[in-house]
Amino acid sequence: MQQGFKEMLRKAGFRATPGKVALLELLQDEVKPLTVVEIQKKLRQKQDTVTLYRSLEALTEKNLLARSELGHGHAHYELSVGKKHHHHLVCTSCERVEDFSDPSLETALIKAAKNAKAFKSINSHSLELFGLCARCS
Amino acid sequence: MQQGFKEMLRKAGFRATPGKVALLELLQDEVKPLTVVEIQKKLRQKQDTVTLYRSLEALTEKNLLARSELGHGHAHYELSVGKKHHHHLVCTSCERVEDFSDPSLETALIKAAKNAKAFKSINSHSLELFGLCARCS
DNA sequence: TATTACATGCAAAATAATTGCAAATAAATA
DNA sequence: TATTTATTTGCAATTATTTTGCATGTAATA
Repeated sequence: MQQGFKEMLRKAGFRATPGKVALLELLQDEVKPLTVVEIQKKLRQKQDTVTLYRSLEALTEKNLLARSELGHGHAHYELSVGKKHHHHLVCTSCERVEDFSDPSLETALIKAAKNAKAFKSINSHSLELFGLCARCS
Repeated sequence: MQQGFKEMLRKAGFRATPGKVALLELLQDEVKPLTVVEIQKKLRQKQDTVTLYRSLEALTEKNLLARSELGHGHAHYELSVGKKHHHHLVCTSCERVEDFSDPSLETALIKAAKNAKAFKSINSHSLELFGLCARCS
């Protein structure tokens, strides 16, 4: 898949640097959005914090990554290419995060976006459900 | 309405302090979620920053306020009592925020929440649509 | 291989949020 | 109304998160 990520980066206007490739590979193996600190740990400090922030920002801008705010006071990132569009269930007690998706909800969202007359275009959306996970309740 | 807020605070287990009452009154007059800094300016520095953070946290916990993350890297707060449940349209160019609500979307959301079997209970949700407002596009 | 524009690392700083503790005060009680 | 008590507040300090400037390094291109 390494080759795929390299090509993907170039198509998006980036250089296929080891750092960015490693970042994408790392996120590919994750099932939930990671914080900057979590990503850093998994990369074993091989990348400067500033570089990581800049990469995350740039890749998010080009929609290779998706940023989500889960009410924890810091951003979370996940790979957005090659993944089914989904939303998040967030446990307000332990911060556990699970993905979920719902076809009829998706339909309703697209319809709602079309009705948003105050805006000319809707490019993305984020939806989080907050509650208690099975373990915490 | 001051009396109403005082009672509301006591019912939620708080003291009806001038600070908290002023905070609720301030947010009542707003049509969009405010950041901590914006709230501070409007309160004219009559409250310590720490106290403000603590009040916002506590009132959000009791659902008198609603916190929303709008992709700006910091929290936003608005009054949740006495307001119709709604979501946000966020302009990714100028950061303009508009409310919107959609009954059929709401139905779909509630249904989706019920199907979230991984979680025992869903207490709240937040939905933001990101795009370009009429002025920016 | 040489060139060039993009990417990275380091230092520093800006922004955002939290903690501990003593003093102040709202609410309950006498 | 005076007293008591637990909550709330303010201050100082700290931690966490993100950003900026600039010199150096490196991927892509010719």
